[in-house]
Amino acid sequence: MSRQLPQPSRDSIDLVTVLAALADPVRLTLLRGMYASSGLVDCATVASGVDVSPPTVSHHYRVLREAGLTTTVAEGRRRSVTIRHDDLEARFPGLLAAVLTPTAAPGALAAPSRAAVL
Amino acid sequence: MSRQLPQPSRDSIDLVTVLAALADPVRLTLLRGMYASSGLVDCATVASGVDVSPPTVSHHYRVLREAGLTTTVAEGRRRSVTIRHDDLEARFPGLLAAVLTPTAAPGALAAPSRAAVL
DNA sequence: GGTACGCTTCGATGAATGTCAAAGTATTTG
DNA sequence: CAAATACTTTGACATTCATCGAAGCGTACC
Repeated sequence: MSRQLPQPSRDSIDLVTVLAALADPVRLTLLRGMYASSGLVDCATVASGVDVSPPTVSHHYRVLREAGLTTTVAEGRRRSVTIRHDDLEARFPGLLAAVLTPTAAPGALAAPSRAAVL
Repeated sequence: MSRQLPQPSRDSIDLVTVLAALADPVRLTLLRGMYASSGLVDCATVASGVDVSPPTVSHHYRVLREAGLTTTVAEGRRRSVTIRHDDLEARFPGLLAAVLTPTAAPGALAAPSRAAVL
């Protein structure tokens, strides 16, 4: 069986809480790890990219879930996680893309993209 | 004369720092107060919307400026402030709009999107 | 020069946060 | 049942943060 861990409803997702959840390097790394995949991803796999203890990882997953950024499902003794794309897009259009889209490095510029500003 | 207060260069604007600066109700209110206006806005005018002491307002303006979100210029004993639209758009396209654009209230829904839950 | 004004800095304080070790819970496996 | 596995919760600790009162600083005005 798989049970879904408690999470806020779409309408109760709060912008400040979301931003606070996003404002952490570890959580940003976790989110980037799931951003590409559209479906559920194994928590441990995603967390392999970060270098903190298991309790800390667990803590960060909880913050993400309680902020409304992710959905976590427990399957046996494994956990899988996914970004709540639809809910977040409905509440704060463009936010996830703006934060999670791999930006060109500060120095590295592609073309002096003149039209990009608009 | 008017002098510009120190601020990070465009390339040294850090995403996590920006998100942390955004993750505060008071600062969000201040930013919304300047978001509409395209040019410099009087600090006191913008701050009239928040209910905290002058030292706290000053603190928040500093956080915003040091994060690279705003430019502050001192003119006499007044301060004016403006959002660094261009720099932020260059570094994190769409971020400001996603955060500062007045979203429809949580309850106000466009269509009863039945499929949204999944 | 002296006073009022606008804002900042300093210092303190209470609350929140990130982190980990240790213990706990639930699930799978021998 | 017992042991191992995967993750969480608890407790503690150090750090950061938002806040305000008091004092400081530069500017404007009388």
